[in-house]
Amino acid sequence: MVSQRALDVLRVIVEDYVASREPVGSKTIVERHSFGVSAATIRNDMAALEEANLIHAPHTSAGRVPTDLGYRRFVDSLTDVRPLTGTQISAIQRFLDESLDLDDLFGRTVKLLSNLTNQVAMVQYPTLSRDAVAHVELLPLGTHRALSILITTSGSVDRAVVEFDVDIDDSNLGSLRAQVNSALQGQSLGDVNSVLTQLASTADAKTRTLVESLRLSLIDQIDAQRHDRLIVAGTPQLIRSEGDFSRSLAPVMDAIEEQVVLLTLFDEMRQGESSTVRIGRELADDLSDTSIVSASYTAGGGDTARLAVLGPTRMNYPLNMAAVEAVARYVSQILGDDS
Amino acid sequence: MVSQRALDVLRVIVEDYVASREPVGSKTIVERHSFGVSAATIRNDMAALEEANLIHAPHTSAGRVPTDLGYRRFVDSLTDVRPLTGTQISAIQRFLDESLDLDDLFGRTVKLLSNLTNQVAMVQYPTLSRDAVAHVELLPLGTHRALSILITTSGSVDRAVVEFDVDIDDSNLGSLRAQVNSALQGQSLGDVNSVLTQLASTADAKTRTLVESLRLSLIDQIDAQRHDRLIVAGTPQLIRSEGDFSRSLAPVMDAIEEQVVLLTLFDEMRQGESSTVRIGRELADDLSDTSIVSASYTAGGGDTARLAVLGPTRMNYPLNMAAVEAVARYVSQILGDDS
DNA sequence: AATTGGCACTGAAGGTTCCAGAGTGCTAAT
DNA sequence: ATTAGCACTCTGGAACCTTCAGTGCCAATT
Repeated sequence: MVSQRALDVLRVIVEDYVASREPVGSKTIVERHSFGVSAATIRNDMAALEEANLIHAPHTSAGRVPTDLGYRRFVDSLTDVRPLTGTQISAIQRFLDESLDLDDLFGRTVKLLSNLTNQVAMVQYPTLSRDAVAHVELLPLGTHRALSILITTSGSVDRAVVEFDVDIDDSNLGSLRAQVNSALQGQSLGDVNSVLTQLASTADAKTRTLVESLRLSLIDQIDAQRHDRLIVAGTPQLIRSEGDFSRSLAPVMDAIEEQVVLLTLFDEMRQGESSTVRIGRELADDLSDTSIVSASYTAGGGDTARLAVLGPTRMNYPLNMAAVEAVARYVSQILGDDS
Repeated sequence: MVSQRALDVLRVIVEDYVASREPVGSKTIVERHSFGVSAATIRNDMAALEEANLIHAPHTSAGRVPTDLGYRRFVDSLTDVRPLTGTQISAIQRFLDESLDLDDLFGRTVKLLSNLTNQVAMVQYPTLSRDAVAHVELLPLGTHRALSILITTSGSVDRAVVEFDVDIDDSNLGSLRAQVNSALQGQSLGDVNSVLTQLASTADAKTRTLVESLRLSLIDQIDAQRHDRLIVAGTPQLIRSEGDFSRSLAPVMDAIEEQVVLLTLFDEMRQGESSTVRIGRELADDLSDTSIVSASYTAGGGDTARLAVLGPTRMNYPLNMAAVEAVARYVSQILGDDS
């Protein structure tokens, strides 16, 4: 049975261990915190915690260290995420307000988060379904392919290659571009599909097949769109906290470079609005010493994506949660303003 | 005085040390290579090499390790860079030929280089002065600013924010967009300046100031353009060769993340056509254990930029030089083909 | 003059032993 | 349920030794 006091003990173990990097023992606990009981009592509680697999002793005679489960319990017990200080918040605001387009905003966001938390920071590109088409550019690529570049009103730019069933020349492409643009300009991304279907039905045969190919390519592009990209900053921080990883950092860096695993994880977390924490093996087997704290932000029309920090399980969860939430809030705010 | 044989000794010291990670001693040298002389003689040569600051003993009774200068001498003495094997080359070609636009090509290039060499790989974006304007998109950003997006025929996309002196509305922007596009489409980037100056001179007063603002922004954009970006892959490799760095990897990762230092170095190297090597402190004081092997590639009309691999000074220079050169050659070829 | 065998010397790496200290678990007393 | 007391365990560091790879130097040889 894990008493309430035992849980308090767990809390100070996590806090002290995160602060000192040292396993914490019963004696240090009674010295540094006023539990009003003796070390022996604390030891009994620790035995219970160990029984419940919340803490763990590296060896017989060292203090205790939280397990993944211990961190989990600690994080779940944080009811109120203490917000950042006023100066920090206004700094965030000032810094992010200066940003110009999406890429710039996200670039600033990751840097900011990384500096705030001293961890690796990541932002996932949002899908912007409320976003509308500003321009579609088509560039020839051999005789039956073209590069399509989709520019949206939010300033995002996306490329794809379109394969045509038939041969094309510059004038085909020019007229296709003109027709498609006049049909699509100002249309929301969600409507691209129907508008192009409509256009295809009224066009002559040759144009129809071209429009069809382009349509398929564009909706793929819009679908898969940005959700599959991650902006990352602060990888050097990983090196600085290398001591907190029992094994090599290589798998962690692989995950960051590959992005796929992380994006999948983000998708799994897709619901919560306040911060979500994934600890150690909850992430993946080869990310055993790694934790991710993430929050979702909204990019205008109900579309959400996530931003996160990644670091050792032995991280300052309250701080990171506060930072991630604050930044997510302001990013949402900025993206909501200029719609 | 450093005899010819002493230089041969230097060569095998570098080779063996790179292969084994172990300081190499006189005895191992006579065992593994047929110099036809005794260990004592080798020792005399090594004394000369040490005198000349080409090798260095970590401690009294260990073998020798090349100094930065030793590596330099070794690299300079490589006359013929042994090319890659035929299968490697055709693999490179096949892999790169599949790429679709610039970004894709560079993405593939860094991955390829990183796999080939097991080092961090980087590609510097080229300036594409021969490249031409495909489209200029303008998106409103408040009452006196706009986001301009420049698409070129090579498929590259660049953004900038234009500040206008006067207030604008959507119709201003629309007509500006129309005029600018009809004037610029198909013009080479180098001609943008004169074409817009020309356009400004024939337009009415209000349009003139708008065109002027846009012109200044665009030429800035074209100037500064891509040279200031670096595509990077393979950072995890750095961790894997961590043992080769005497100090922390943090400064190295900082340099990679910041990019500025590296880009400056690239600019300094801007001349050579075959591979250029920078070793240890030749790079920067806090990159003492790091080397960069780079080569320039041409992106069509005489514009050049660089690609490179970065790793510990204790790296396989011949291999890396061959890889960098081969890849640079094929990238140049691809960029030359579809002009 | 260059090369060589011989040899004493050096310093690192690794193993052993010892000690101190931190922390535990258990037990008996409160 | 809590506690003081105590024996026990394990780590980390210091001190020490031995081994060994590799050196520098010297005198002898070619």
